[in-house]
Amino acid sequence: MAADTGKTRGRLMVLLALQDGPKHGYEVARYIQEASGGYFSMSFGALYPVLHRLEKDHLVAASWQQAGSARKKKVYTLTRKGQAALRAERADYDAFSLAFAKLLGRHA
Amino acid sequence: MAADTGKTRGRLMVLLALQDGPKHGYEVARYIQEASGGYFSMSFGALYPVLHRLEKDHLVAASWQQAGSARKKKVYTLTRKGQAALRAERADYDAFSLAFAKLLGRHA
DNA sequence: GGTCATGTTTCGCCTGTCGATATATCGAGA
DNA sequence: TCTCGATATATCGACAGGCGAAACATGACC
Repeated sequence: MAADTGKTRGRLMVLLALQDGPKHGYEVARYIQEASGGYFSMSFGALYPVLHRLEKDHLVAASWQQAGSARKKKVYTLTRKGQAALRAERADYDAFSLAFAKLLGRHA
Repeated sequence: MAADTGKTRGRLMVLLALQDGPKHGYEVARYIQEASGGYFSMSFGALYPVLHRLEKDHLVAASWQQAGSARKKKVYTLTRKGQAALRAERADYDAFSLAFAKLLGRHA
């Protein structure tokens, strides 16, 4: 129904980052920052809870990695369910964006 | 700076509604709904607090009206300061929108 | 040894939306 | 007349989610 007035998009951003391939948390943060031309920077206090919720809902799968002498990282992979959720959230954002453009367009 | 991940836009919506001419609360709600093609519907529990904050910050000026036999209405008018805030918020949204498009664009 | 970048996690605070509720008046129709 | 629905403003508690900060740990480099 989209009754909201423009909710937060942290979830979608993380899904987008993961669509580009499996990543661990820190990497997701870097990706979002770089891919947005430095505009967005998701704080860890926002990022990790999102990742955990995503994992709980099985939209991403997590696995600990410790290649060689590196620090252990928790790598997240988008599941099939996650891919579907991503498509849905994209569509949702597109609808939001379009509706907002209408509002803005009145005095373009 | 824009460190956020996509905040809520209720404030901007109200300013946009008022840019179209002075309106009272209920009318602002109707405007937002109609001008967005029915997509957005700001609840009164969200709308009135926004209006009150706007008034407190002198971005809008309020005056009670009671023409003839009509119910009394609190009519809000965009101040000069409010117009400036609107321009700023628009620019802010444009930057957000552009940055988000970059994120989305990776797999357009 | 010190410090920087990497890396995960959790906590309390704050902002803002939601749904419900209260109150009130007007016009239309049964 | 009486009731209902639309108009109209206001406030409340609950809830979601982002923020900054802190804690913790390790590898790399000087």
